[in-house]
Amino acid sequence: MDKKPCNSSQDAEVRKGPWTMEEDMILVNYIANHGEGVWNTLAKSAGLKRTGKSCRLRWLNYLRPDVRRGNITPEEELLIVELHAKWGNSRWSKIAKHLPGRTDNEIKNYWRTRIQKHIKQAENLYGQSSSSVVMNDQTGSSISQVSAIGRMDVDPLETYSAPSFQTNMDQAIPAPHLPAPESINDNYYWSMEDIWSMQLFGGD
DNA sequence: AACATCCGCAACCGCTATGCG
DNA sequence: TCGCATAGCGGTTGCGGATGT
Repeated sequence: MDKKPCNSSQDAEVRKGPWTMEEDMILVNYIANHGEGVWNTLAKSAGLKRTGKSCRLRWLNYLRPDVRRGNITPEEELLIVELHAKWGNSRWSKIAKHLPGRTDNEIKNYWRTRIQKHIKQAENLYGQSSSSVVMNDQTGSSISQVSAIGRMDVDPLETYSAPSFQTNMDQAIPAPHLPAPESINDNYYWSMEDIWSMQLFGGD
């Protein structure tokens, strides 16, 4: 699908799929020097064969210097559950605003892959009640309900343990869908610090 | 060791909202 | 006021690693 590298002749027009380090650097460089602007124009001016939409998404979800990745803390998790109970789906960006450095995409993914899974498990074990309670609660008292959800076999905070990859900007993080470390390709293993330091030196 | 299945996440798609001429 | 362009959002997809058999 969208993640396949595009090699056909058409792909010379608009690239899709995973971003390369080179593209990241171009984007970071350009924004560092010119700031964010009209994304379509930015994409063209920077010489990226990407849509403005794609550039914007990459910047917001991955390249922004203030973006924090992975290792969602129990506090953040509880906040997500609370705010989701308040506002429900369709308010990911609103929820993200309460979690500095977190993106709506990350929170959405986290919810769908971790929390929702456990709600479903709870439904199977306890019937419909637990999920409906969490989803409908308007009082912000969902913390206790989280415990109820996670009760099936482990502590909820254990159950929702953070992703395995590192979050800090100063630590190497794998690029999306990168090969295993032992088969690392030069283009696919870099840290955000690398990109930012490179742009500092290489900025025009 | 090989294969199958599951899981997490980056990225795209489609739709709606907003701004501007 | 209307129409177009762009931004922004939520939902969905599918790759690739992890885990299980």
